[in-house]
Amino acid sequence: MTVTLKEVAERAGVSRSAVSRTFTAGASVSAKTRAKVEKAAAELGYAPSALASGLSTGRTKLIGLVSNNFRNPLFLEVFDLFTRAIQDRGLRPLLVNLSDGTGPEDPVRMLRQYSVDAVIVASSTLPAEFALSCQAAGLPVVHAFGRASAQPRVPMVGIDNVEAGRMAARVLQARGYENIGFLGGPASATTTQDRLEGLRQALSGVPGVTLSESFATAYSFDAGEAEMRRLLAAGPLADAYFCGDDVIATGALSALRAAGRDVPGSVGLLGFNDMAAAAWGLIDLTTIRQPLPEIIAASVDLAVQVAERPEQPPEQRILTLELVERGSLRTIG
Amino acid sequence: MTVTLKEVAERAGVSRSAVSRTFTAGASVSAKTRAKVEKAAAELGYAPSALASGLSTGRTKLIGLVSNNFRNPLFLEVFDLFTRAIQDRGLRPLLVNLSDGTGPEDPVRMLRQYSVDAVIVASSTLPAEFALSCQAAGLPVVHAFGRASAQPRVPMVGIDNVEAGRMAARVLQARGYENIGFLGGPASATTTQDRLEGLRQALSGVPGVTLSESFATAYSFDAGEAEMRRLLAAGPLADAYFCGDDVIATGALSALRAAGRDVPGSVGLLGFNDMAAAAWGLIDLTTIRQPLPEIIAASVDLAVQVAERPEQPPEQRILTLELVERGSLRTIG
DNA sequence: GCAAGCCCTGCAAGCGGTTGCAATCCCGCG
DNA sequence: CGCGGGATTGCAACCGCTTGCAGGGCTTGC
Repeated sequence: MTVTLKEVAERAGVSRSAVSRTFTAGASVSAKTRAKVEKAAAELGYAPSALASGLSTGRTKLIGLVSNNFRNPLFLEVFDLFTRAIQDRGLRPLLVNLSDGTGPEDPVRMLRQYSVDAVIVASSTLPAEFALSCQAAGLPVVHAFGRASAQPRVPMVGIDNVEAGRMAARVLQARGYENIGFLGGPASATTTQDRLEGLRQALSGVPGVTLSESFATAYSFDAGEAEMRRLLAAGPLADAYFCGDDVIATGALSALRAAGRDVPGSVGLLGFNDMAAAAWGLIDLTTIRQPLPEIIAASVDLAVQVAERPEQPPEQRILTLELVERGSLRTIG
Repeated sequence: MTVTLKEVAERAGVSRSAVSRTFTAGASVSAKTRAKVEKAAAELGYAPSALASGLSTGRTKLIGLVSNNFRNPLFLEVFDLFTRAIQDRGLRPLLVNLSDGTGPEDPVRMLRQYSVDAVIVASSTLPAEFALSCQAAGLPVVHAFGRASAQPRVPMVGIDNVEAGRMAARVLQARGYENIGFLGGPASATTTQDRLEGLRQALSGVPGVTLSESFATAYSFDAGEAEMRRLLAAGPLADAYFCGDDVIATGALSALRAAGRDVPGSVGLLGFNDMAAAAWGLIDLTTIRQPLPEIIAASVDLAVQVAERPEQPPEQRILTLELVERGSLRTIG
């Protein structure tokens, strides 16, 4: 069923090297030989084995794409963009689902076994530790949606979450909100910590402005809804909440509507990420957008770069955020 | 950086075959040799190269996972389940994003190049043609979410969409709806055709019941919203709509609410799929559930089966649907 | 104590490509 | 027409692992 180099060589009346060379870019083959080979290859339906070539060249064109965010709607967009970006460069994504939260050993071993050219860790909730394990195992790695750092140990592409917090503060202040609430994701997540930090920086000492803090137990609709329900039961709400994530914001919105509170009439909601559903009329969330296409393009760029020159010091690319105006914040102070 | 069989063999003081054998299940190795090899392997951090072993055995443990549904929220769940199911059997998913709708040649060639053990086509909108191309290229294939057929040419796991239409009819009739609307996906999709067919079968000739038909241009929120807007503008609505998909239903819901029409007070909505967001309080969609975990488990099962015995006649597994009661249909006729 | 048989083990030939090296080819030039 | 040199080409070794085959060691039965 499978046709090999040898058969093509025989049919074309040349050596196996000649065939190999016509299929490797930049190798020296005469036009005549190339033509003969291409003809024979086409007739036989030959396609070089990626396994064999990977074995001898050491490059497989396989990119390990690792994530544990298989619940957050944003990540469908992320996977779409990643798989396309990877494919568009002639590479293929080997997907690793880390949801069950076992240690890094198994996945890393398997990525080594398949000799992936690089691995991209796409997750904001996975600890830096995983990427470091890859690195320790000699796998070129880039962390997409990772934590910004002054001294990055792993190549990283993402946003500055502290700045995100500051930005949220500016947005809410500009709308004249004074009692501002933070409805973050899990307090253990660095994204949560950083965004809160930014919010505090920008708000502390501002006269007349208060900041209250609460945390959903996960980046999920249910967790957002539950936390907002708790806040509703606990007492007076803030005027507006900066939510850890659009999906948390959506849960909060659901709880608010169920309690008969109007958004943005009674309380404002500011999301984060700009997932596709945030634009749905039912939800219509004003939110801070992460530049997904840019983050992903940069991650793949960096991954091939790092695959080619692993010894380079880890580069970090921080992309900028953008406010997406919709209907969950009042427009004027 | 990479440690090979040879090095382990030398360190353990045995032949390369011995090492290979201790790593292949069911090979004949004495306990003593095995112990020596395992010790040496552990000390060296050895992991057998999947490439090399794939090259000699002809099996790579790679499963091509092909889809073009990177927009429908349901598919995030699908990918989650597939990747886990595949991983849990010691296989790895090589993801192929077919969104840009080019022909099957390129993807099929690349799947052959990587010698995937089998390919799973996960899509209800991809024509049967793609799976057939795989088959023609000698790749064991199973179509998940495909079209049921009396004479399947490709192994298939999914549901009976005609039965789905009948089921929708039963549900809506039981609620006493008389003017029933079909708000399908694109008329060109076989899923749309089949469900409509079932609806017609069950409703035709029933006294006092009418059926109106309309089609969204895609399985998407925007298309559902646009189509419902059109219906609102066009004249009197049906009493209840069976929607092509939850995301279409959500779009329709959005249009209805925007027009001040209450659901289910003024019009009923019946979705399809039971995507995660259908349970969100804001949406709260009564819907017909596809048994995702079962479909996916069966697909992976079938894929390994087909990889082992490619010559078997194509098997088809049709799973059963289930109504999920929520709040978008009135409860009593 | 001896032969039959079973269990292990190592050898060596692959699996399908790649690539350094040396031989060969072909061109232009004098 | 002969020569120098760059462009092609083929050879053969290798990438890392698997496996049929044959030989050696040991157990078992008589």
